[in-house]
Amino acid sequence: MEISKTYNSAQAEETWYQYWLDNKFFKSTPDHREPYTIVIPPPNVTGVLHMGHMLNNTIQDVLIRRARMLGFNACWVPGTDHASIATEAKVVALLKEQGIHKADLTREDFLKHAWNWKEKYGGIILEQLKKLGASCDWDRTRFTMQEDMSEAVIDVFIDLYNKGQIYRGVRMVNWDPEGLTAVSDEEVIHKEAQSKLVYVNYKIEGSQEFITIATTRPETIMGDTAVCVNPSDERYAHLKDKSVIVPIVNRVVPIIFDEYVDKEFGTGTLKVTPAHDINDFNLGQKHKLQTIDVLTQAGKISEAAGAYVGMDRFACRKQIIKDLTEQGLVVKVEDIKNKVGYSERTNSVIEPRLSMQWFLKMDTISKPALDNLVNGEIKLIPDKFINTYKHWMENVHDWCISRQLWWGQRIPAWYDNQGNTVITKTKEEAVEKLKILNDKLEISSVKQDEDVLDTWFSSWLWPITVFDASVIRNGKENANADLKYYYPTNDLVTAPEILFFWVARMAIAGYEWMSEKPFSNVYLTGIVRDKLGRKMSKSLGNSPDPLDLITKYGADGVRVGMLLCSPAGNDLMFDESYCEQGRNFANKVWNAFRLIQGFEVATVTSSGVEMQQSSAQKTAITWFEQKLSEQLEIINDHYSKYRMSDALMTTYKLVWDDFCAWYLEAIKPDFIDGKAQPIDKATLDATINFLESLLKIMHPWMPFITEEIWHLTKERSAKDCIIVAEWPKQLKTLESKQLAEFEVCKEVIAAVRNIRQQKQISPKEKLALIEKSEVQHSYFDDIVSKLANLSSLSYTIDKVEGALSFMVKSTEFYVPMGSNINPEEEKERLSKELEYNQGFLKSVLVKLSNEKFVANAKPEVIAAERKKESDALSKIKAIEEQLAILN
RNA sequence: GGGAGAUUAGCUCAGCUGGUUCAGAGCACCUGCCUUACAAGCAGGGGGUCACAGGUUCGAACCCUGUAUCUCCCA
Repeated sequence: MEISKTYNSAQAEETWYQYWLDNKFFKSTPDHREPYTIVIPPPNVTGVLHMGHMLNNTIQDVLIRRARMLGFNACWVPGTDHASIATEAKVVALLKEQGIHKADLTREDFLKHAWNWKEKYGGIILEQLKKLGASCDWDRTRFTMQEDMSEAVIDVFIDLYNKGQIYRGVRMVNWDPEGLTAVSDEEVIHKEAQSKLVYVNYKIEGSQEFITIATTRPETIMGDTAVCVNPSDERYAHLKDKSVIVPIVNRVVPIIFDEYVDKEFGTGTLKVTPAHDINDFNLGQKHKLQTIDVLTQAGKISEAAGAYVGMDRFACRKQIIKDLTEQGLVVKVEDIKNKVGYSERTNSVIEPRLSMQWFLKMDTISKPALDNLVNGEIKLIPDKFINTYKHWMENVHDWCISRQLWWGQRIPAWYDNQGNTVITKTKEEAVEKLKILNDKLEISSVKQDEDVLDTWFSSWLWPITVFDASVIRNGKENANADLKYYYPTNDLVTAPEILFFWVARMAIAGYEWMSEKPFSNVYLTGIVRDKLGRKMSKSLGNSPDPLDLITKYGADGVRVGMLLCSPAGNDLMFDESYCEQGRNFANKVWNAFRLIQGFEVATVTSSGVEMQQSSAQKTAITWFEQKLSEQLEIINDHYSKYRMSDALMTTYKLVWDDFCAWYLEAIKPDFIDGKAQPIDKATLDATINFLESLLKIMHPWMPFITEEIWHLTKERSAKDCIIVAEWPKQLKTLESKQLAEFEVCKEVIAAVRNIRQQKQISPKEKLALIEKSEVQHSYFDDIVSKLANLSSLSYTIDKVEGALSFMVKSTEFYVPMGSNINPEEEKERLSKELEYNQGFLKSVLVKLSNEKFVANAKPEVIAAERKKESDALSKIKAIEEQLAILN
């Protein structure tokens, strides 16, 4: 069979993914085995696969595939998130293109459009994940707005309300005037902005005197209901009990005194606008001030302002500065830098706004989620994030859970026209309850709250409700078999950005409804950046399309590429060259397989002699058996610490260096007269066994090529696939001496090759090598002879003349050169080496002659220094002797 | 303004309890090879005052104190 020189990734990916699906290898149902569970961080239905998803899901797939091979019942639950704000924005925009305005639609009609949109686009990202090789149990695919999942969210709301944890109140929220919704503190991005600080004179009532206030928001002047100064500020002490007249609207408002005001900032006076600033709001509460909301929901000046009505907030700011200047009230305008909040979703400037919202009290409910992270019950990887987490959880604010949107779970609050509110799942129940409060209730007046719940208020249940959505109302003791079996899940892989949005809240929900953590380990990936360190984003256009990368480098290549550069919790500077490295590695593996597959087994040699396993082959096999086991232990250890790129790199070097460069070269049959010699069966079998073990170790990283080769090595039954093969086991004991000896043997080979390079001797020309040693035999001599292409390897106790020499450890080697030697060159080289070793010896002697060192250092350390000393001495002696011969 | 972290080779990163596994890896680079598995390769090689300045110690990339630069989080 002719096998391509390069690996064809596209074909293998197509074939094997379908094969895995057909054979239901991703499927998990509870059984007697121990479960290993991951729930996917559900991507937004608005999303298309980006590099962040690639990284995140590759890691999950590696973990799940390895767990499957280790014999766990591995279950990876996929799904998507409805993403209220983002999706609603998309749908609104799409409708707008079609000339339809949301405002003209009923809620029901709009939701129809939204569901259509979700059906059409919501599954794209999951299809893309399949290209990556994601081995999710697709039968379990969930969506956060599925009927039962949504019902669970409502159950949770009702449960918390009944527990007294949910309340409704007027609060200052972060209002997005474009999205027309409140957003949480975490969804506000503060950016530095160049602003104008305007100094405006307010007239003191009943006096000719003015007081100058400084403000960056003159457009809110109409909402001023006080002016505040610091009580310790002597400049304004005489204004006690006075009032000022607010310009434009000529409103008389009191001067109040409060420590809050910074005497140093501006003029040390503050105009107080309780409706438009959180601090002013607090001052207003404290001093019982009037609250005048001068902005509409869309950020325009409202009727209540009494001036500039209908004007946009930013246009008004300019206009007011102009008008006040004309009235001679502006003292000066300064440029200052300040932080302005922007909506993460729409990028419009956030407007602090008073509004009626639903809140969840966070103080007590979040306690277990804090304690169990601090005590290590839930582990963060890397653990440096604990500090950040702790800091947040200790200063947690009540969670504003209502959103002024339609796409999402509608708040189950019902109102009558008498101001009564009840919380029930259905209108019928609401009517029953309202009747008790209001005996004249007209059913037609019963209205449900218009708002929906924050998306995170549904996704915090994800690790629970993907398995059993009814558990909230049934109670955890009545959980279904899935939930009992799979919960708590094992690992969660996500981005540090959503540590609080999502991870912390899942922990809260887990303890609240399951009395148990939702996951044991949280692996935090970094942000994928370009090589200039910029975050990859659509708007910058610096993100490659992951699917293009897969076409170009193969899914395995891209997976390897991503993980080669992804230390846990640190951002990764992605560059396509990593994918190239991944592809090259796949190709290397492919060619190793081609070599092995091309071996011809024979019982007799071409000359008719019985086929024997050579000594080089035999020792290579025993050595690699050790090496494989040694490295496997290291790889397992890396996995246990979630050091993914280290586990990968160890695998990479084991395959490329140890297996391909050393083992295969050592056992490869010679060519005689241009013809490859056959190989004996024992060597071939051992080699195929090694290859299979290596394929298994590689499989989590490179699922496709390993499955492909697995099936090419021999005929296999339908279910005999590497995806379900058993993870290799280590040897019981390691011969570390043998492993160390081989390292020495590599050095000898490298030294001979180095001589060839320097002396321009062809690798084909055989050389003799003489070791200055009394030992007549070293374990790996045959391998040295083969890989260094030696004509002979002999021993002597005497100096050899007319030879080039080198030292490995403290043993001297000679390569006889006859007259081919240049004594001057040799002398120079040896002198340099001598100088180096003398310097080295000196530094060792300094240490050893230091009494304090000898007195304080550990015995092993001192012994090591003594060894250095003696080694250096013998090296120096050898070099000097060699120089003497040349002279 | 408050907090957390980082700074090691051209790049991306390891480096655990201070001491021959202490200065390492991969990539990139340089030199020579189209050697019958692989040029997506083989062989060999050169790169670092471990950000800077002090200190502790017999001994510091590692511990302490400053300084600089960068990143992130919070206000």
